[in-house]
Amino acid sequence: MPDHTPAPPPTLADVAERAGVSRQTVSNAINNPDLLRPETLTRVQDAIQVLGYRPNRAARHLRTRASHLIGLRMSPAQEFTANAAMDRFVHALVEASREAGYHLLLFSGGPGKPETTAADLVRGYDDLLRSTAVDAFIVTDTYLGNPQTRWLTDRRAPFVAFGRPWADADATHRWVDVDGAAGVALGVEHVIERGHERVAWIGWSDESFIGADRKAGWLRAMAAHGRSVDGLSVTVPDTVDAGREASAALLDAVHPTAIACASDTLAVGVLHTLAERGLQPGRDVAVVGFDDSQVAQVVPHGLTSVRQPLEQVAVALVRALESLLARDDYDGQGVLLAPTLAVRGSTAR
Amino acid sequence: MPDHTPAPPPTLADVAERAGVSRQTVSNAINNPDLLRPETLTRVQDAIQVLGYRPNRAARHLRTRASHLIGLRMSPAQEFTANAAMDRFVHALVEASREAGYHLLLFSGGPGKPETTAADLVRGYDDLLRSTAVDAFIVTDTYLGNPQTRWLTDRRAPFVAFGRPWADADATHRWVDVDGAAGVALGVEHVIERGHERVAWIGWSDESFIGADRKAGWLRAMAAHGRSVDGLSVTVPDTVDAGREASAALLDAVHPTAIACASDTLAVGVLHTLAERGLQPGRDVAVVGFDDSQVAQVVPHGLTSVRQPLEQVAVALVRALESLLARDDYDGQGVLLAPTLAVRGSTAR
DNA sequence: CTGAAAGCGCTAACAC
DNA sequence: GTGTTAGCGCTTTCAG
Repeated sequence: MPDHTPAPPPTLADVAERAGVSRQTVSNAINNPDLLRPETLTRVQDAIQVLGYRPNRAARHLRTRASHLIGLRMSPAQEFTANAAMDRFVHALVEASREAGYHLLLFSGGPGKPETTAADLVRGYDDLLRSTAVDAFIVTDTYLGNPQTRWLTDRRAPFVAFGRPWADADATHRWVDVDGAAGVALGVEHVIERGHERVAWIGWSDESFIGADRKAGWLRAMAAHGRSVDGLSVTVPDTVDAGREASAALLDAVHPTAIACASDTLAVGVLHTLAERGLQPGRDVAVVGFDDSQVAQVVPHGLTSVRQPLEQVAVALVRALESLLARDDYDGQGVLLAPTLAVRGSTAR
Repeated sequence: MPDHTPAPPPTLADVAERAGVSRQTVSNAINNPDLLRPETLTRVQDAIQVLGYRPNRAARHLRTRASHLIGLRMSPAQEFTANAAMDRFVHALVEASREAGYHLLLFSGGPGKPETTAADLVRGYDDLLRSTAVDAFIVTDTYLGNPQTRWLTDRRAPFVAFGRPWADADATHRWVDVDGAAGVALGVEHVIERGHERVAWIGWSDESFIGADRKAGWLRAMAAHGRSVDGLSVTVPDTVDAGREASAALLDAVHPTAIACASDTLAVGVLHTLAERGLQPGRDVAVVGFDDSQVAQVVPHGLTSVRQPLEQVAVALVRALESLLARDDYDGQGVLLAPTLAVRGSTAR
């Protein structure tokens, strides 16, 4: 078995000794280089270089009360939904955080597997906060009407949300979100431009704010082109089967030439229906999904889908967090980003 | 703007004062409860409860030289490949770590976007190590023949690898892996049981150890049933198109009744070919994928696929890490876990 | 079983 | 500009 006793990393004192200065001067060389005479600075920097010195994070954290860690809660994986986006998001966040000098600390919910009580939901946050493990949080599941943002606000915990405070008109926290309505409108405009007359909508319940938002994009684009929406809209749960059945019913009842969906999951259901009926996506019926998931990319001919700019979202979140922690004045509470449309075969003619 | 100046969390001293004991006694109540007289213990615990006290991690870390953080490198997202599994893996790891009292610290590669030099590759590890930010690492991309594990070993950094040390016979580090050969054999046995005679294989280059391993499972299962493998095997890059083309060629040349693949990506390509030819997966040609990705689940009738036991992998990794950090004697260097087969429509008759 | 003293590595405040 | 002093909150000796 290998010996896992690495040589203890060099400390400030080691660098100081080597450079022939005091510990404080080394500290200044790192945190306030301007204070040093250039020649001293280079001497210290050389010593740092040679020794491969990096400040001990625990010590720095203890002294400055800043861990340079951002907490992110991983909600239990939901295998069928758009957690593909979560993966892209986490990647983007790691990258954006790194550039700002932060690392991501992942944690999960309460001890019990399924999230039940509100107390369970916030336990992870509470622990990290009380033990001063993180400087701030990035909160992602604001749509559940869950108590996290409220609780964090009351707690005066620094955090930024990915997602608008839909339900809470007097929420004061900062947020970044993607304009789902604009994204769907983009997709609907796209198929209308390609000559489609009757564009149907398969979405989620209006009780879901995100669902209502996305549907609003469809309504807006249809209205902008003077299209009627009578009987063209249907509301279902977010499953492949629901998309399959809903699209079958729509095709029988109102003969749409294009169908926009609130998710790729639903859109895949539509594709199933088309395949069953020998209809070709794009040529016969256009299909637009939402989230640009892996499925959209590998489906035959590809599925046109709204793509969230998660890289931009991550950057905006980290920027908001930085200004929050620096107590900068910050113009505006929320940032709304525009998605793009990944055009593929399902809307080709 | 909300005031983000939370009340400073209570310290050991606050608890001590409230409980009428010394700071040290409170520390003992937490770390060595047996040392306290029962009545003192409850008094201290009550005070902890009332104040909502949690030990300051930075202070504890500084003193004990244990951060209770595990470093995990997020390699740049590869949108088309099996990074769906990565998401599941991270979730499982967060959960397993939490149960062991650890959190996950995410970091990324060097400053440059695409990983280039070996120095870039290990920079993230080096920084974290020198700044004593993490207690250990979990290394995932061991298959690239990349220098990480070697470098970490030389550095005497505690780490556990997800993935066998394929290329390195005298590697001494601990690892956990999934028996890809056994997984593929499971799939091949399954279709053979269902009466398929000619089971073809679409895999990756043998230079990829993982590819060779998975192919070995096919060879083994075929041999076990006295099947010839002549002309039934083909090697391609891991893309949908490659799978589509390879399967078309195989169907023309050797008329397999079943095709097993090294990945879901390749299997989806096979499904495309079947669709183009009006063949029904399962009934006409059986298809088996690998990784049980989201695609396998939403494809029409579903794709039978080998599923890695990532939850078990995560638990085993954390367990290995614990024993490593505790310097326990540990039986065996590696753990090989058996995958399962998620049976769906693509192998139904 | 409990308390007192020391120090982990760093930086903020002040002297020189 | 540079060095000295103190202390962040905790745990590890060592006395009592």
